[in-house]
Amino acid sequence: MTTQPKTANITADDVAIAAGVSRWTVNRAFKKDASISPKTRDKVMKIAEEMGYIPDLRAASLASDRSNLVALLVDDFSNPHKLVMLERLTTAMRSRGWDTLLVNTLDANDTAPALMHASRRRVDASILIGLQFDDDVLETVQKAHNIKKLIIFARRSEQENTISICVDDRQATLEIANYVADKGYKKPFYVAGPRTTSAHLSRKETFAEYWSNTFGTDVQSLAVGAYDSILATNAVQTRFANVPSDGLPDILVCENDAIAMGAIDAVRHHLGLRVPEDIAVFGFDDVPQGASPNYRLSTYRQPMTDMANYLVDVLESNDTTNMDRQFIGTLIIRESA
Amino acid sequence: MTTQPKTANITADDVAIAAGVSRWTVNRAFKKDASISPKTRDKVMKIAEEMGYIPDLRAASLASDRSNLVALLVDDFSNPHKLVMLERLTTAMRSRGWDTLLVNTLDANDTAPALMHASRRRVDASILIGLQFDDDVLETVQKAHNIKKLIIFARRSEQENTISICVDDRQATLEIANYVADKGYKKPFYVAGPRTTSAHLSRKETFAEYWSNTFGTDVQSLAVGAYDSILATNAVQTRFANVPSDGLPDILVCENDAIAMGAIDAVRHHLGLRVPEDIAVFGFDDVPQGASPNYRLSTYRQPMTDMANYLVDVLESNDTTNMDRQFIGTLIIRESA
DNA sequence: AAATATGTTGCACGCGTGTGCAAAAGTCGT
DNA sequence: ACGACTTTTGCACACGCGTGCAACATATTT
Repeated sequence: MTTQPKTANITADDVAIAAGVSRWTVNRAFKKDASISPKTRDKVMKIAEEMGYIPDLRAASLASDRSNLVALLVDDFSNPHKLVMLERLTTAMRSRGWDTLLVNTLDANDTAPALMHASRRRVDASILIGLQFDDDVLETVQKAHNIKKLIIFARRSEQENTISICVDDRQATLEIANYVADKGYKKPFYVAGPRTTSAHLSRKETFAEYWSNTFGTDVQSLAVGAYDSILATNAVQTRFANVPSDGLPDILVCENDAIAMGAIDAVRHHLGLRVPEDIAVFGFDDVPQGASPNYRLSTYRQPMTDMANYLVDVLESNDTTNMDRQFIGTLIIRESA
Repeated sequence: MTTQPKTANITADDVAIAAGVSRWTVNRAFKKDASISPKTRDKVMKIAEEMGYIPDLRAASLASDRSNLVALLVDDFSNPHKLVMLERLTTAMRSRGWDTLLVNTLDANDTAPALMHASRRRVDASILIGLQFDDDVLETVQKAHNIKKLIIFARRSEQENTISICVDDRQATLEIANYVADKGYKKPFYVAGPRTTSAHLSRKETFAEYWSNTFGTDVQSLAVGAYDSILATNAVQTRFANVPSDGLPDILVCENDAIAMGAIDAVRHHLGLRVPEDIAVFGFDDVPQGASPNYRLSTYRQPMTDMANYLVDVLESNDTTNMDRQFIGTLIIRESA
């Protein structure tokens, strides 16, 4: 970059003078539903364009106490589903005038600092997307800082003063369990993700409950340390490496696709078995990679676009009491189960 | 969310009064290298903490003309490598005090509007990460708006007034070509991504040039419409579906891993051949998924962390002429080639 | 103890815009 | 052409903090 032509930043005042109107009229021209005549707006916009004027949102935000900025805290970049979420959220938000401050939560203890940091930019809301935020942390954070809106996305939270937008986990899990039972699987095994101290019933527990109620048998399970395929592969491999074939499950029901794909890899490449003939696998999320002919993963799709749009509704509403909402997704059946 | 306790926003003035110092001293306490005695700083910080004071970066930015905000424009969320980049970039930036404004470039024509939109927040720099930004667009954008720093990340650009931070494509491709030749492959085929109007030699051209110079034979190729595995699978399948086996290549050299993984799927599941015995596959980027036992993808790793750190160096430097830089990565050899 | 160096604190002014209201200009019917 | 509307425009004040310098306080030297 060479030096700019020393153009002392152009303000609305400059444009106003050039256009022969007041500064306020200039800013009105840029404001969507402002009361201004089309004629003057055109004139102002044209001159503004020529002069290269761009309204300063810092000043606007300072004066209006609304930033139109939303912090998006992400704590786990290894799950490809995050990319889908990011895409859907940013699309929905930007198309409706909301900007995204992407905050990488470095580790589990960084949630509070990260949230506080975002507050320095006076974000209108903070969105938590990811699962390491357990309810304890939220409580602490919520008390300490005056967060305007705290939205938990794609995860259930019972926390007070928090808006949770997610899929109905219970319903989803029951649909999956139903499918698994209908297809005649007898020995399901649940592969869960990292334990969170969330208050509500986890997918694993819902599944186990259903199975126990229906067949009177317990469902065994294991927990992977993170939503990461490689870790899942290792976990599944070590868990079943020395298990005789009649002790193996006939289906691995996984908490999400990242784990499910890792599980498939383990079944095929470490246990030397076939999917789904020997062991079937079921996922959750419907990540694009799951559609690959390698995986053909049966899974459950969350209505991400609807959820993202609803999130913007929440951003735009003033009274956000009771705006928690659970969405219903759809079973995606491919060949893995 | 219930209504907050109507706490009219706490400012430095409030803290100053409570602490018996001037407002400026309060802000100094929050400023890293400010000239302030440890004693007063502690006192101020303690009171600020109690009162829940959080400095307002909008006002700070307005007054200082430095926002410490960087726009990150992303135009393609289907390539899992983006997730890696996002993670590395945000980690490097946040750890050194830079915030990220994530802007989803809705389509190819949205680059200019997106950049302009970011300017409204007076970002200190804009980073382009993704390949749909061709040089024509950049030129237009550059002229129209007073962008402070325009950084092209992970892609070469010859554009004036632009800082390009990327891997040395030529060197990388030559390393790959060398490896392919050394291993005795005779009939390589190049699977490229979408064509960009970039001025410099593409990876495909470099590879073809090497092959032609070394063996005197041309390298055939095909271009996939996007860096997307599914599209790549389809493209490879249709290209080779009716080709007799002696007309098939012995290795597919791919422009990146997303395409390479799609190519592997096509070879195995549509052409019914083995990787690498019948057709080998080579990638680029080293995405985590490539390490899966399903793919065991041989590829080229870009030094993302170094590149991200260097990017922050650029953010922090005043004179950014001649800061273009090309990094050297490393060949990652697994079983796919 | 005075003189000098060093560290610490206070302040006038400016950064660029929104809010709510009042004044001015335009519209319409008769 | 007049009154009663409606639309459009202008404005005082506020938003919260940084800059650069001057004043003040404390530590160091002679």
